[in-house]
Amino acid sequence: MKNQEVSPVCGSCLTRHKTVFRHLFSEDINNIMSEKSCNYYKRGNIIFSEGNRGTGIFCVHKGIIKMFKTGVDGKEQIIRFAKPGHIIGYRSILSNEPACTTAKAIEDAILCFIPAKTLINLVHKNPDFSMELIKLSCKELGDANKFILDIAQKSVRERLAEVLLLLKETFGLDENSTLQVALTREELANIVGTATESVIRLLSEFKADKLIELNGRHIKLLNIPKIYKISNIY
Amino acid sequence: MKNQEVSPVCGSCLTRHKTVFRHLFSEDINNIMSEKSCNYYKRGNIIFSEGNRGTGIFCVHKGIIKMFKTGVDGKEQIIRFAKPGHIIGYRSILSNEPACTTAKAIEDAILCFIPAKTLINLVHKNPDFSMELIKLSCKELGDANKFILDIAQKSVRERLAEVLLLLKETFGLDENSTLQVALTREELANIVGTATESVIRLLSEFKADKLIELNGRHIKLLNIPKIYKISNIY
DNA sequence: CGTGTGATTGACGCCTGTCAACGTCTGTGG
DNA sequence: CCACAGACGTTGACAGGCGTCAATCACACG
Repeated sequence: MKNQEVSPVCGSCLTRHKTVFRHLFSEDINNIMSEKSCNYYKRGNIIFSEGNRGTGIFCVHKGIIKMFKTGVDGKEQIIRFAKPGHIIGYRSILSNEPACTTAKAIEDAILCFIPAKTLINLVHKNPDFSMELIKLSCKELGDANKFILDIAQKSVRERLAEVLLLLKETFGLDENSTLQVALTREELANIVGTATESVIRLLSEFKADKLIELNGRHIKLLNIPKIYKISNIY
Repeated sequence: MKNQEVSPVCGSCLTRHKTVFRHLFSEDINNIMSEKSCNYYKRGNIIFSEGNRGTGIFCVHKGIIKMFKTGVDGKEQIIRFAKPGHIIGYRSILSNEPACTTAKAIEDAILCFIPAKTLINLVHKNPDFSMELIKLSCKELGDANKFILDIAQKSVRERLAEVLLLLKETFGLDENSTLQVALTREELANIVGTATESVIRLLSEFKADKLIELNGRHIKLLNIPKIYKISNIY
């Protein structure tokens, strides 16, 4: 399902300044360029699967990737999203464990693949790059810890409001206050950690309360302060 | 509440081979030795608090530390435990964010304090040490992701069984099959992510089903395979 | 136009949190 | 040595949030 693509040129990649590669000198960049490859993934394609050992990491050039774990009954739990400039698959490579999540494109996507060896070499050679990786994983760890608290203690209603705000922060709003990402009700439920029907019912309530407006998978945020209040973010 | 202690000598520290410092050469070890300090904490003492900016990291020499976040209503959610050989507080130092958890001794403890500067210098100087830190944070990130899945999808009953097994893995059993850690019912609830009363009721059920034996805060595991089955660990 | 996926709504009931009362134990101070 | 306070553990009653099941609708696609 992957089609080989013309590789974006790292040196002139517009998303690079947002990545862990932002502080690399041209020598290291050229090195990555010569060893990476690039692939196109259609919406729904899987980039890698939970339980497998990866052979490298992926840098998102275009599109949106959802990262999820699968529960005993087959239900997905979305852990996070990756968008252009983000790298995925690094956790399993660096900790030398099988992947703990599955990565799937929810929009047509282009990803650059960087072999594990290239990455490891870079860690040993460039302390600033190591520091970037450390910061990245520590940042994600902080987010995960916060997520644990929320799921453990907040109601589904609070969490749904919080997820709407999270999506706003991550993907932004268009000129019409509409979230720039289109998720199915089931995917929303799989972020919040609840049943699809619960999400549908709560979205209807939010709509009745004039907090949001629904147009298929497009959600318009009408009253952000009120949504904040419901989400109970301190 | 802290009393200055005679610092354990890192070079001959019996727990060092279990820490991120295990591959350091004597030069770096001596450097740490000369810049660290050491403190004694009584049961219940707080080592650092959520929201504060730390000035260094702590290496647990003796005792057990619980790391928790506090919810909007004041209820704690325990994220993990630290025991001898573990380091704590590194996430906030390395990601340059305020601490996302509070660390509290649940047993009398001795901790060595290593200033942030010492740690950062080491990262820049020693790629193997960087790699250890990366592995550590990636490992914790994997654990956190798994925890998210569990809390989001499993029942309280399943999670409690899983927590009993987790405590067994982390702290071990004595010759009498009893968990080598004594937690209050409330603390158990704060790991599982439920109400204290729920934990008490479920423990009583487990006891009635001859899975465990209760003796105050000491829990004896009678039928580990059955507990595994209940926990639904794949 | 049939088929399949996703969205919606209603009914139902159980898991689980909350509240309250009471028992137990330990350490403290008179 | 005893009384008492305070923390912790236990049990019961109760209700409501939320998951599950089932039926129906909407819509896109081959």
